[in-house]
Amino acid sequence: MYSTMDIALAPQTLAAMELFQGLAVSALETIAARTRVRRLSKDLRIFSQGDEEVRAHAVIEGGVRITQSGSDGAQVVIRFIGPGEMFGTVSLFTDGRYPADAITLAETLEASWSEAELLDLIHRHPQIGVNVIRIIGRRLQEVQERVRELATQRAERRVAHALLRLARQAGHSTIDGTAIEFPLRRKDVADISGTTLHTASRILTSWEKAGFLMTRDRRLTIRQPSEILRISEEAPD
Amino acid sequence: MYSTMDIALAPQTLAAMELFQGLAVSALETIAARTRVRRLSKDLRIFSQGDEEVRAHAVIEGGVRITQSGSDGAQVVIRFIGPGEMFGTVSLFTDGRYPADAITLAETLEASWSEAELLDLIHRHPQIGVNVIRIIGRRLQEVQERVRELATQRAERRVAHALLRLARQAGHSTIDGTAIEFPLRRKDVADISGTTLHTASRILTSWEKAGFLMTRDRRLTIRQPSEILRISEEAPD
DNA sequence: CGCTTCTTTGAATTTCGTCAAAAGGCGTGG
DNA sequence: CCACGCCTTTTGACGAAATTCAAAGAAGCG
Repeated sequence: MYSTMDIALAPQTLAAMELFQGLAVSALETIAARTRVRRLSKDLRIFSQGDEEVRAHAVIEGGVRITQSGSDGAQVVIRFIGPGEMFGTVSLFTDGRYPADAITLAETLEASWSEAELLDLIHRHPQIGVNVIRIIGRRLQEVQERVRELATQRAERRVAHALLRLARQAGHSTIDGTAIEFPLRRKDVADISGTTLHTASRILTSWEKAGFLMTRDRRLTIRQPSEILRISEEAPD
Repeated sequence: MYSTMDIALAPQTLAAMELFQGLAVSALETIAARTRVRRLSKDLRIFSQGDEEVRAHAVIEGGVRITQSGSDGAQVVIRFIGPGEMFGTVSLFTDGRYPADAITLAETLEASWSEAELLDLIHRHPQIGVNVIRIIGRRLQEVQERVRELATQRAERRVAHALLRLARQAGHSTIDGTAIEFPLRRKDVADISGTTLHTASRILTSWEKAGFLMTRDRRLTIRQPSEILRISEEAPD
């Protein structure tokens, strides 16, 4: 399942996180000592929707899928979390229960802090609070854009937007184009684009045939970003 | 258009806002003195998507419609803002430009603070920062729920959910049932439910005929919440 | 009272989800 | 090492919900 305790956490690892931007090295060292770090295997559930023992989390290496399910069982991917990003933190401030599920996409190195620890840190380093506002403010804007897309755009455009967002968030350049860090099944793409597995499969396959992207071992590489971009901006007719 | 300056702002008006929860009366008095209050006519544009002179706003009386438009012109209603709620605040912390348009739904009394003022207030009263996190954290969760609904539910259920959310947010009890504070056109309901004017009209009209709700002078009153709730939870088939 | 804006309603079109089934991949265990 | 089973992906056919197109009423405003 996971190993913990013995994993050393360098202050510069924390410095790379937006959550701790603008803090002095001495502060980072203190925080590092108070951080729980775990190495998690693939497909491990970190928390479940409704859980009441909330902690603030961040990914150091690997990736996490955040999904939300309704009472009817239908689910969507809220977000994929890549290296350096925090997750599960909002619930500390709202109702103290996670609003979604978190599952590792691959082997992942995860940092976390208890509610009391994070609140104490914010108290002692108010900059962290401002960072939290900036991070969740940006996410709020992103989700609002998704709402607009879901309400007004067709499936193909939404998939294109989803891919571009993922590339921006967790893409790195390779010889073949921009590769997305973590492995994604067709179903993942469907759930983040707000469509079905079948529609997502049809669209991605057609793009592969056109040479716009390639999938190898669940990892997507965008070979012709300009084409994906064109589709994402295409007029409705 | 609007009148300003001469409008007195009572500290208890601020105390009723979640943004200023937990502050001492002396602090509220100081804040009141630094608040710009304006009385705005109906259909007035408070700010536009992309504007760079950002302020933090709140509604005292009346209502505001927050809409977002894409480059293709399609628009959605992000949210309706009722009495006591803040709006336009997130952009202070992110990129310093409003991500949406704000238009008054009716004659409205609006409070606002400049960027420098709000940041200074947060600095002096860190509780305000925590309140901001809680408010936008809750909104983030709400928008994420809307994403799930848009991705998985049919139009009728989405309209039902939208109405229930509005009733919870800005409803008050009357002899006929729960009335929503501000006037809503069919198009508003459509744009918040993620459907078209036509579909929204058909659905609302059918509910009126069934006696579940009534519209008078653009204001919706839910007469049988249990029926709307039933529809919002109805199985897909 | 005329004009603009909003609402209702009908009919045609279309996208997309649903149903169905086969093929491909990967790991496990015999 | 091969075979079996499970998960994922692909692909086709069909149907239905909703958008689009079109147009007439209704209501509010100057």
